[in-house]
Amino acid sequence: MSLSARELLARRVRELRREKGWSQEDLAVASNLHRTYIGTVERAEQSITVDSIEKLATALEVPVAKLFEL
Amino acid sequence: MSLSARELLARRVRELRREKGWSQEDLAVASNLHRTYIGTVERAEQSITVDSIEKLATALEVPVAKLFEL
DNA sequence: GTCTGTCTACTGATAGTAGGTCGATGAATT
DNA sequence: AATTCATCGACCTACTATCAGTAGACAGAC
Repeated sequence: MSLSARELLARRVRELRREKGWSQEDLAVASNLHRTYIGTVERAEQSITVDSIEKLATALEVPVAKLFEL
Repeated sequence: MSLSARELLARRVRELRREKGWSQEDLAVASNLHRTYIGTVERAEQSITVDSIEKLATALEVPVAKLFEL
């Protein structure tokens, strides 16, 4: 079975966040998104928009494409 | 100057659609999105969600990451 | 006892659908 | 070469579904 784009993104965000040793709240502050919202994204519960995806990529210091690579 | 993720996506979708020789309506049918919506995405007027991005990638037969590579 | 992640509940903003008009373009067809 | 004719994409209005974002609470880990 293959992962949906939403699930792939969720996994990559959690991975990259942990690589930085950040809590969800740390990432929330760095990306200018809300604390609880980061949680829902990492659980693939919401279909995040491209603008928010970009905020995460910027905070995590990776190109957007990297958030969709396994 | 660098393109926003939204603008980058807009450009790539238009490029890939034209490579297939498709009209906006052709892509709309193939991706199960609305005709007028494809237009707004290609003009970078809206912040499309990851679920819809996946629909476009599937229709265009490319991995999602390819929609964010120049 | 602070930090972290998850949950519920809520509101305002916007993603996405639907159907229409318009101008530009290009290809016949006469 | 001017006039149908069709296609395409931009743009418009109106509507519904869902996402963005806030807030407060709770359990477990450390």
